Amino acid sequence: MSLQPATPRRRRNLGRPPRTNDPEKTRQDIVAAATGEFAAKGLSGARIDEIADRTRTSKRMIYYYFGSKEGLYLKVLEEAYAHIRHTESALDLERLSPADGLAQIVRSTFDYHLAHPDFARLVMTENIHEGKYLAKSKMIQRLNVTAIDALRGIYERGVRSGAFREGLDPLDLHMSISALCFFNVSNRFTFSTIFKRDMSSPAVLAARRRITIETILRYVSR
Amino acid sequence: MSLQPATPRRRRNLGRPPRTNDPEKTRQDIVAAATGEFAAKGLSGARIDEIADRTRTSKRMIYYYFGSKEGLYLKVLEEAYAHIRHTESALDLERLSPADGLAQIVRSTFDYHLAHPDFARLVMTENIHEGKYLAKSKMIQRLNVTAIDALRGIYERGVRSGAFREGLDPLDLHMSISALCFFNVSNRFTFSTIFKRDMSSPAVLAARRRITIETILRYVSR
DNA sequence: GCGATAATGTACGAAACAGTTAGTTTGTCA
DNA sequence: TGACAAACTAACTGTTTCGTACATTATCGC
Repeated sequence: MSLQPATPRRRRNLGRPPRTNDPEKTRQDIVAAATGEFAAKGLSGARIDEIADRTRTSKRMIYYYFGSKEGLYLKVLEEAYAHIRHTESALDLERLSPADGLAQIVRSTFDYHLAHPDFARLVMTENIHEGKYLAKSKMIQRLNVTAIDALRGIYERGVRSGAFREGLDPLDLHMSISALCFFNVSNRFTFSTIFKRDMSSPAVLAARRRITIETILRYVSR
Repeated sequence: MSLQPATPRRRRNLGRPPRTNDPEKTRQDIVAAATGEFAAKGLSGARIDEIADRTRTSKRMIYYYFGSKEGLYLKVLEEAYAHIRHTESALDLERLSPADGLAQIVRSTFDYHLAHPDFARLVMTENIHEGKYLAKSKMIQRLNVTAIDALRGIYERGVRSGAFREGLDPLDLHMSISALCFFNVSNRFTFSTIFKRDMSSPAVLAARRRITIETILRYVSR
């Protein structure tokens, strides 16, 4: 996990001649390959040999760094959550009106899911497994706390300004936003098949984005 | 050369009650067991031997009736969809006002997902596989046509009566309803873990049901 | 009551797969 | 430079698991 050796010693070789041993890069390489494989096939469907083939390294290294298939899976899941949370916190909402700020939160959530379908797929897989791997993660406990702070802030500002009605729970709001954004990605294949609507078409997605924003804004409006 | 083995082993039906052939019941027994297994573990995670153990019959029968693991999986998926569509069409909406009728559609969709979590889990699994099995199903093509007729009917009635605004697409409405109802089941484990809100508690679910109905009604209202 | 065929039981083969053994190469620092 | 640890490789192993071969039993039309 750490970028430094376990025993903190002076390092002499500050000139950085090219090294072929590059553990951090190897780890990242493995996690990237594993993310694609687990997202595509789920935990049971993913193949360690397949992941190894996609990397520049070997299967042995996967066990060297991650211990087991499940260890690797948990790492992949943690990094996926870390990434979306990091993106969420990067929004600059202070300068926007409550309504515009909320719209911006919804829009960026919508677009994130669209741009990173692997995230939704991993979350689906984790829920198939009843969240038992995520429950083991220490890291997740730290991330969650601030996850809805931005949303709470904008909602409370909207209530004070009179734009939003009182008495709503920001967490419920977050759940509704997530639900609407998640579905477009998570269920796009079955939905496209059953209703003959191509869920990847830009026109359809633009309409869904608009409808999603409108749905949320109407819900909080007076 | 004798036509029979030297010792013609005649296996008697030792201690067993006489067999009664009941293929239809056997099929249903297998599908029921397979539904639980596939919903719990996905397509790759499910074990044919495990399914066989859960039935009153043997693995041999699974292959006899369904040909392969994937054949059985598709059958399970088809029956799950047939079941929810059947439930949807059983609503009697004519006697309700447009707003009450729409609320009733949302409520019953919400409650169906809650009562049949296996459905959402199977749909998640199928989407992990990019809908390739569902796409093969002949049966699904027939079911879909009427799937949103009730919703379209009530929406158009609401527009005529002035209760709902014009210009909305019933399929978009259906998508929003599905998204909000699906999420409570599909993502309940990860959501509960991250936000420390028990998504199976009756109080939480009652609130979600109310919020979901309200969200949809506010969206269609003038 | 007989022959055809549908249904079922048992045991096993072959392939796939997670994880390991046994060893080699590379980098650091005394 | 040499000792030691970290980084890495290739081939192997034991088990799991889908699917099948072969044998047997029930049902039904005639």
